[in-house]
Amino acid sequence: MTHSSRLAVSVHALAFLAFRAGKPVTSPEIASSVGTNPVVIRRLLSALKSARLVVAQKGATGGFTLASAPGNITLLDVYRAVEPKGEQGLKRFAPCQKCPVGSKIVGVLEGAFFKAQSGMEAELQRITLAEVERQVRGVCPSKS
Amino acid sequence: MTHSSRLAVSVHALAFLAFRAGKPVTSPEIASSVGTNPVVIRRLLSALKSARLVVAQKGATGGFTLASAPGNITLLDVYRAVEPKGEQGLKRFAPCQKCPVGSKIVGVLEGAFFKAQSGMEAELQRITLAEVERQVRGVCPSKS
DNA sequence: CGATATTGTAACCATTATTGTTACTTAAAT
DNA sequence: ATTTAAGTAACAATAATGGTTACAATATCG
Repeated sequence: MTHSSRLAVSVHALAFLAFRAGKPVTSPEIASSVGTNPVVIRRLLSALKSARLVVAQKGATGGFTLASAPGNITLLDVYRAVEPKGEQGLKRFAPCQKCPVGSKIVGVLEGAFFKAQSGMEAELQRITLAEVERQVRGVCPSKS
Repeated sequence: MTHSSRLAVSVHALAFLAFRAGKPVTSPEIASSVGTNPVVIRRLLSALKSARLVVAQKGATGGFTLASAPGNITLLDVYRAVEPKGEQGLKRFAPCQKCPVGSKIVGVLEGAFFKAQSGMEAELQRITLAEVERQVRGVCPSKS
């Protein structure tokens, strides 16, 4: 995982929208619940909007709403929308190319990190916003 | 994953030790292969020593050696030795406790992030230093 | 014993990532 | 027109990361 709180704040914001069940919610309202600045919320939700996870409505009576039912949004969707791409753990890693280890290790690590990332993403994909909402509401998942 | 290169540099260093097959290797030698400063290597290998992954020998003719056979060291061992613990994605996340969403979301996210982390760690555990060494040497894994 | 080589660490700096803030533009409702 | 709210650029504050210098502790070897 990253050590930024972008995923946490984004999921919180989306859960808040789900909680409001379709009514537009403004960035100051979300920011108040998250405990941050409205601009921080607008920045993140701007990315979520690009990923078609939310709809934004400008002007009076405007605000943000979910673009899909909570059951159709996974934490992986959110993760991919707000986290920077690319091999994060290899950014400042440029070993000596003359060394037999250094010349090969980058490719090996790329493979290993891809597997690790995939393992994490598989778990994120299994969690929907509907499940988050259920847990926030304190309701046990249906046993049927 | 994190965006630090601690895991990458550590695995590189350990692969270098494996490559040298038991002979003590000094921090300047490793640093030269990695392309960094010897102190950076000593800092990381100090953590690996605490995790019993390497042995350090001070003084002339000293250096670092692996504490176990490469087949007994997994990338998860390395990850846990050098990456900071704790819920990295929730450090600067302190939502409003008066809000029904804010008061519950932290626990929900802790659960979700734990699953994501576990998925990643399961993959790291499947990769041994022996496998890394094999790939660095350019040898296909035994088909037997 | 003394010289040398090496790890162990503290202290500090530079760079970058992250978050917070101000200010302004654009757009929509009334 | 006025008001409300998203969109975004610009900048500041804080924190993480990595590089560097310096020096103490320790081991080898003549």
